[in-house]
Amino acid sequence: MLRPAANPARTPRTASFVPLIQREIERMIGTGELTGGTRINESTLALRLGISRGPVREACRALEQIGLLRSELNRGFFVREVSTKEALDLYDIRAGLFGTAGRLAAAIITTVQLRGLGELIAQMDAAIEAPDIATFYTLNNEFHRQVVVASDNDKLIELYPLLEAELHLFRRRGLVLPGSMRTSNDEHKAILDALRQSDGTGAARLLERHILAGKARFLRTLEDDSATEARPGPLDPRHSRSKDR
Amino acid sequence: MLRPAANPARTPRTASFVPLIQREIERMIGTGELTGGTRINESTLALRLGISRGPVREACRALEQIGLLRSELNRGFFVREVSTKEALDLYDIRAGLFGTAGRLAAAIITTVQLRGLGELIAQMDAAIEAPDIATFYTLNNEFHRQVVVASDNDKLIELYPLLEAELHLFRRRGLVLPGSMRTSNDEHKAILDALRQSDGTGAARLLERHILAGKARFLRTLEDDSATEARPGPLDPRHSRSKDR
DNA sequence: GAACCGACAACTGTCAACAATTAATGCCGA
DNA sequence: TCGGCATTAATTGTTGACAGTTGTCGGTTC
Repeated sequence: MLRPAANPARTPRTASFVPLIQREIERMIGTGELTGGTRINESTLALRLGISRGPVREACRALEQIGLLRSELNRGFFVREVSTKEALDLYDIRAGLFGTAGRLAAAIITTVQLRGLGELIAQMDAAIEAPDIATFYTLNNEFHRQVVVASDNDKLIELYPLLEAELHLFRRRGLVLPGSMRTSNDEHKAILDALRQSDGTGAARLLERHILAGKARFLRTLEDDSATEARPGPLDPRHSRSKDR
Repeated sequence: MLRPAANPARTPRTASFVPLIQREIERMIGTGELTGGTRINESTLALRLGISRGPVREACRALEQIGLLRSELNRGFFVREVSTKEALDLYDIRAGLFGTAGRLAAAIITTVQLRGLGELIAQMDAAIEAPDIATFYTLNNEFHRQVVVASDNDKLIELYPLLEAELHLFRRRGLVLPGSMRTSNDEHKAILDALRQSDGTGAARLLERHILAGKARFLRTLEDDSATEARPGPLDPRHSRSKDR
């Protein structure tokens, strides 16, 4: 039985269930335990967490607002499915925000932060040589995160990961093309240079293009798939109620 | 007594209360009926809307996620107060997103949409001559909205107004300086030109600067106030629990 | 007069229950 | 055997209630 603060005996209200449940559902989506389109069974989830449906519903409402769940009247909450159009839209937004983050960061980034980014780039080079795609993926994420953090814009720091999480709801995962790692890290180096020289507009342009390059790769994988997959076409059946259970 | 779908007799579940309540609270914040820092009394609000606390809490959770409310353990939900830093951060994000919207819009905007923007500019010119600050304010908002809509990026269309709403939670409202209207509309004209010529990067730059000009004006009013107001300084008491009730 | 203290009221966080609705099951006939 | 149709089971949206916490008010002490 879950208790707000670990397990301190009996119902002292030192924390609310809602954030815990919210994070738990986020985790389940992140790990793929809950996949796009699947229904959230409130009672089952509540039972599994040892609580009642009230807090579960509140957490789901919050996640709906984030864009990880969607609700349907009298049918409850579902893990959202992100269409191709939406995924491409998200790339564009991320590109813009990432550029903004870079412009802001360039003016105020500290030498410590710059050194941190440099180390990440070196580690990524090592991961490329290995080659170790998994750690490259992690390091790459961390690099992006640190750039955003360097902007010192709290709202941006909050917003950017939400967009990334939403993008992860697109049906396919692990879109890192092995061949792209080297060029990607070259872009990182150029970005770091611009930040070092406090070149805000340069950093912004590079960061934006960095994400748009990712979008282009994403588009290429889409085309490859649709060529292989017997062309789902505009009436892609994936958008039907397949996984509603 | 409020009913999900207007008033069709008796508890047919054709709509959920939650979105209604959410919009109602948003409205109350928008009109200033609820002002920053005030506490949301769940029972009172539920009683006033003729429903129970459950849906009210769900709506509050959603609004918390948007950033219009904040929650405090065992004390409930409060209308958020946006600090000066946060307001400035929001300007930066809006600038970036608005620029992105323009870049996207430039490539796909229709002649009908361009004509709509042109008409708004003309109407704003008229409002400046009057001078009618209120209608200028409305028209200006509509211009911004239409640019974002022209981007055809649904997530952006959803996100941008949320940031604007959050910015409205800053303690002062009505920040339109009469003198700035003319230069602001000149910027609109330049933006429209760029969009007409499908000049994405130009439109992006102009739109970004347009918002940043607003940020600069905002900063100037801040400095004016702090000069008049006996300098609140870094220990601004406004951040205390003044309005908790 | 101001700080402290304790009872009381107000309110939040959570739960269990109920009616409305949707999904599942089994029965029936063709 | 397979597709409708009624019946049953599951599930949601909402409610009212309860325990725990915060806030209030008067009295008391220094």
